[in-house]
Amino acid sequence: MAPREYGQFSGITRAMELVGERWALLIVRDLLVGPRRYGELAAGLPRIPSNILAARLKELQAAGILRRAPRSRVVVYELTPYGRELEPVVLALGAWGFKAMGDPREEQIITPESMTMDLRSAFRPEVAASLPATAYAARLDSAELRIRVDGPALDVGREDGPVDLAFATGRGIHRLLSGELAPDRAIATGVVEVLRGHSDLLGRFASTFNVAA
Amino acid sequence: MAPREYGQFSGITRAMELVGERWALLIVRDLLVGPRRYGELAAGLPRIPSNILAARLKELQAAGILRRAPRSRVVVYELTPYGRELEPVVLALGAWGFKAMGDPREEQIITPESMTMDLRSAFRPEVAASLPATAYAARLDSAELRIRVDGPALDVGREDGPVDLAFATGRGIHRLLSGELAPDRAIATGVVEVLRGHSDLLGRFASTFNVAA
DNA sequence: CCGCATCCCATGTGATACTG
DNA sequence: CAGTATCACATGGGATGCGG
Repeated sequence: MAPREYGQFSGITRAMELVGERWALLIVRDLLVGPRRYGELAAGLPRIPSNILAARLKELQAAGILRRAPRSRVVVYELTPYGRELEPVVLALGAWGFKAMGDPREEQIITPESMTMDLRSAFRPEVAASLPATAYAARLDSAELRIRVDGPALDVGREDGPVDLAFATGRGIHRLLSGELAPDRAIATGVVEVLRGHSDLLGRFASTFNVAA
Repeated sequence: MAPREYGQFSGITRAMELVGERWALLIVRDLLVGPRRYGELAAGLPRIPSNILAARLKELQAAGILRRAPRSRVVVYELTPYGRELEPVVLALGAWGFKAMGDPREEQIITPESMTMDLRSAFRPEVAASLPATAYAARLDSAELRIRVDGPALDVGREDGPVDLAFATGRGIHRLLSGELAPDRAIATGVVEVLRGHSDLLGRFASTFNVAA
């Protein structure tokens, strides 16, 4: 038996052999947001050793999960269709792990990619479908995100456009998403600062994105 | 920063810290079938070192994913409610990994637990809902499973009872579930041997359990 | 500077042996 | 049966080097 295999003939076992190594699913998560260059991946994964990143990229490529694609003089890594099929896995893991997130610690960072996928994990299409289309601009630490909700569809990116509500927050945002902190309390206590738009829209945001059990 | 952490404040990252270690999700998978004793877990996980199993059980217990429960003079391990919430994750991983399963190799084994969860991964409730309730008895290698489908509900276990179709198969069964091998061809080529009941029911089985894209 | 490759050491893993 | 102890080894982490 080859090394690092589990010796079992089963779907979960095979999945763990392909994406169970350390850092692998985090690379997939970031690539689910969009194609990325080597350096962008390294920047988004705090303190991943460069040799490990290089090794994982090769393994994931060999497994048919991602590919190197030339893009106007530089190489980017992008998921293959099979790799993109990991999205339900990553979203389910994100929703589950979200509930076990303690209070943020000083050394923990939030990247645009991690926040984007966390929002996708927390998105409730069935709730959003009954609400008016809304565009949010959210600043988390250093990450700036545009969030457009239109019926059951969600788009998180960095494009410009009109914004109904702009707000800034630190890493306390997870208490808003977990339902632990009510929107008006979040504003009152300064956890969320409304920059533009009516602050009532934060309530709409909190009901659209929620991971409560 | 504590060792083995990813230094990121995100749901997926937190999930990987809790269940990302080697063997952890396979232990969870087996416990999703039901509470198990230490030796049962060891038997179901081919060649897991006993020290690793002991270490993982402690870590998963500390994380609130499983607990040790005394059951009539012996100790069993069982998932907590939070641990059971990993079921969507495990099923999604199983469905994804199933598509990348090559042909079974000699040293790869199938356990009742792995087969049970693979069947759950492949189960299509919306298809089953429109079919008559059916009970199957399936022998895979050494594993013997009772599979009861009743509308959109699935129950895999070892209970007795009337059986509509009993069949035996080796590890080629995954080609049936992936749609690669038609039911009648599976019987004709000996991949599946019908022991009792009408062989047409294997077609119903194949449409009820399927992981094709 | 970006995209890795190399080196070294700490740690986790795996096989085996052992104990209550 | 249910783990613990030990030890060789593979892998991960961090720093550094280096070619394009």
